[in-house]
Amino acid sequence: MGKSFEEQLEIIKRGTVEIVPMDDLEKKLARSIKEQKPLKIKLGLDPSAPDIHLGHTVVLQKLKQFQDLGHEVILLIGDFTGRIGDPTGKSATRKQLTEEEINNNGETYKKQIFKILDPLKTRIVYNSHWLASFSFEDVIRLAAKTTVARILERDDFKKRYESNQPIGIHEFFYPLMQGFDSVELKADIELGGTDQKFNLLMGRNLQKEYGQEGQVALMMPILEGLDGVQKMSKSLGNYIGVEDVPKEMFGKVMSISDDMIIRYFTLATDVSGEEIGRIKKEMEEGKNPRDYKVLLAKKIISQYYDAKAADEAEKEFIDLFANKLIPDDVPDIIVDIEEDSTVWLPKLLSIMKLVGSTSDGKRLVEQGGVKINGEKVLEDQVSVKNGMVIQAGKRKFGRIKI
RNA sequence: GGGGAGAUUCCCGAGAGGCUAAAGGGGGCAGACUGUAAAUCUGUUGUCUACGACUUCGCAGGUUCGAAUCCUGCUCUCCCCA
Repeated sequence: MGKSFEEQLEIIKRGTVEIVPMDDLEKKLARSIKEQKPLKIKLGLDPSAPDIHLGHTVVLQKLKQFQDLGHEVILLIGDFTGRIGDPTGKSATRKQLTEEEINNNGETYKKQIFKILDPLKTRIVYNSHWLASFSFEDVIRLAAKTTVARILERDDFKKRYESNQPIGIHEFFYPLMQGFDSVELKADIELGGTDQKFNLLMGRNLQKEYGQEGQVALMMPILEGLDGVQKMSKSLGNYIGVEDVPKEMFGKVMSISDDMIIRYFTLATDVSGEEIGRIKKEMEEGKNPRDYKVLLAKKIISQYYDAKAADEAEKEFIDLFANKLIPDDVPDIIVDIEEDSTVWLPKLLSIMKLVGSTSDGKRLVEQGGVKINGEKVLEDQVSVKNGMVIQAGKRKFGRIKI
């Protein structure tokens, strides 16, 4: 632990939205240095969606910094809380995950998370280890530590309550369980997105209720998804996964709006502040934002793959969109049709699963969204040839294999 | 326990016996434009063996030539009172 108090504090604060309360952080940090005792940094993860995307990495990168400073990082997999589901308003109780699913998801998590974190310095725990054995009495005792009014302060509960949406009692337990995890782990700091504020502070309160020192809540910004508005999430389909193939990452980055470029650089890459400042200035001076988006895409790909993969992805993208070429890795789709026989194109598209239904295919053909071997098709009867490349819309391709 | 309101297509939300595959908005998809996007404009948005047929308005029955619309029962949600 070589860094001084000031240096550490500077690194910890960088990029955060809010740290509550700041003086507790300073106190804990000073003590940690004095006693040569690392701080316990907790991050909770939801086990039901084991695909880490760029949104998660914002927090993970912060964890990495803590690791580099010599603190103890604890990843908490909320396999027990996952049975409830964080009350975002949509889902009610989730299906209980089997042990096998939990293990699988855990493995997937590790694989993805260790693209960022150091596996040797990361402790992984599952909250079912202590929550599963709670007796009803334990539950009551835990529940007695807070009040309904207090829980209803939480934004999404409040909204649901005010707009007459149902709220299950069990959902109230989500923050309580998450908070109890902090008690169990004796966490010094818990990280999370700004949307986790309530939960993080609940942990702090509960720790105090249980006679411990309260944890510090450290909030990172929430990265917006590809739409630039809603938070990046798998369920909204607006995410870039760390396991996405380079080509896909490239395409996705290129589809973000120009306004998001700087934000993505800031939150999703390790590009320095000065560099980002320079990019911002150049764009304001009229340089084409597209080129910076390319840079961003390559940067991100390099982080999760390497520079070579980034170059290849770029080339392919340019061929596909700028030169409008057919990509060379068009998937073969086996169809059970005679060579040279004439088929109704919408049906063919549907068989090839390039569209959702024949009706859908019919529309697409009518709108001029279908190309065969690069030529726009206007009539809906086609003669099938082996090796024919069919393009439906901008991105969907398939090569016919008889 | 009592009283009231409600459930419509991916989402929100109109419709109150035939003109309703169901207004409008959002979202999605496609086309044009472009700097790749965004914005904008246009089209489209249940399914199919496709100028016709079939399925869809919480679930199950019923009335009617005809029901998302009327009746009965059920399920779920919200509000008010206790």
